Amino acid sequence: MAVPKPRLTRTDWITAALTALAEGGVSAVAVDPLAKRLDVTRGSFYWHFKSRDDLLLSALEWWEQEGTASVIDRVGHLTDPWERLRALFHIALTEDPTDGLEPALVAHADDPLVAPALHRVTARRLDFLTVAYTDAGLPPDRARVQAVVTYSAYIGWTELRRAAPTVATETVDDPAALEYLIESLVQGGQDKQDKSS
Amino acid sequence: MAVPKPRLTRTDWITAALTALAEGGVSAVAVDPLAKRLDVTRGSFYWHFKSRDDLLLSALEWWEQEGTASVIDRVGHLTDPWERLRALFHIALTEDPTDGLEPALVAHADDPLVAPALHRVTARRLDFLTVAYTDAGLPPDRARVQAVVTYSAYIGWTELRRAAPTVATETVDDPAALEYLIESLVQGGQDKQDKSS
DNA sequence: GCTGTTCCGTACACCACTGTACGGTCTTGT
DNA sequence: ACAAGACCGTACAGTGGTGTACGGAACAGC
Repeated sequence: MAVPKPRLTRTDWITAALTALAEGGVSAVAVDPLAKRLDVTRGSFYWHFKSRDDLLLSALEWWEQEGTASVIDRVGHLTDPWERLRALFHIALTEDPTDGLEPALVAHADDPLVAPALHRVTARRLDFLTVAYTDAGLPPDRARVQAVVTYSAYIGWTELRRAAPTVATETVDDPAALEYLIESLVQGGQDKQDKSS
Repeated sequence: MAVPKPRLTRTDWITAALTALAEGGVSAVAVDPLAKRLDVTRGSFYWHFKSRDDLLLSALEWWEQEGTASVIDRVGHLTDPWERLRALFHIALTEDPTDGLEPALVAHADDPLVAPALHRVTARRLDFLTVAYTDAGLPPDRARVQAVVTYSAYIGWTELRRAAPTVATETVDDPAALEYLIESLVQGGQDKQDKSS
């Protein structure tokens, strides 16, 4: 016993910040509480970070990278746009890295630190969707609106899963419902076009 | 000049709390700031309310009433389920009483004070939607999933409107996009049934 | 125009979190 | 083994919020 208690790195703090963010929102990213959870004091923190905002910004940066770019990269190779959309949503809906992060961020959209990152991510995702729907043959403006509608449904689903899992049980761990959702999302733009590529 | 400065009532505080809630979330419902905004001191507040939680609870109660029951009442008379759904969404999407309230609440879903109210509201709305889709002829289980999907899209849309209005401009003041959304929501369960009733 | 109630201001104790200063302790290279 | 740097604890000042006690102003009814 008497484990040596390893010393912390910058990344440890960021990880902790992300979980705190997912659980309790921006205000939960507080130095003192995090320090307690990591079993150190603020002395440690202020060596690794300039300030609390510094930490928050770093965490957001990580999310912006991981939560968007990496996912998009993984489905970009799919040539069939419908399949690309299906794959995208499946990943996005089943692999929420730190569950509840998204909703927590959307929550604090007015936070001066969160807003820029959130805007960039949203814009990027909407663009990606618009392109996919355009590739699928929708006229440009319709593709755009369809992208927004679809993305709304995605956001709402994750939001619902977090806000009321006991009420909307379908949102958590129900493969059939998930399939239904994904098909709804994709079919929205499909209409009466052929589905057998 | 020297306007008499009317004294405040319990409702004044609740209204202020609701706007603060919509703007800055649960943590923005703080006695001192609200007092400043209302141009009084905390002395006033603690006469009308037992505590800060008391205020928050009262505000939530108001929302639960106004944001659900009243809307549902207004469309309950419509016999055609499709029309009922259309009317419901139209009201819900255009008349958000204090805009941004919903998202702010969903945000703090883990808050011990917010959670119960949020659960009740969500359950009630999902039930209403499920009934509507059932009335429309969908098999019960499918009606339920459709309700969840539809409600997700609604939530996401409001969320998007609040989180990134400059990015997803369609979500704010774009009648055409709104129509497209509503039709998407309704048609989700409609499929190939007739629409002309 | 007096009185009792309603409403509000002031002052205080208390708590949680941020940030700084600085001293101390590990750890690594050599 | 011992310096140099990396990492952490302690102590303190500052800020912004909650809640309480109590005194005083404003208003109603009569």
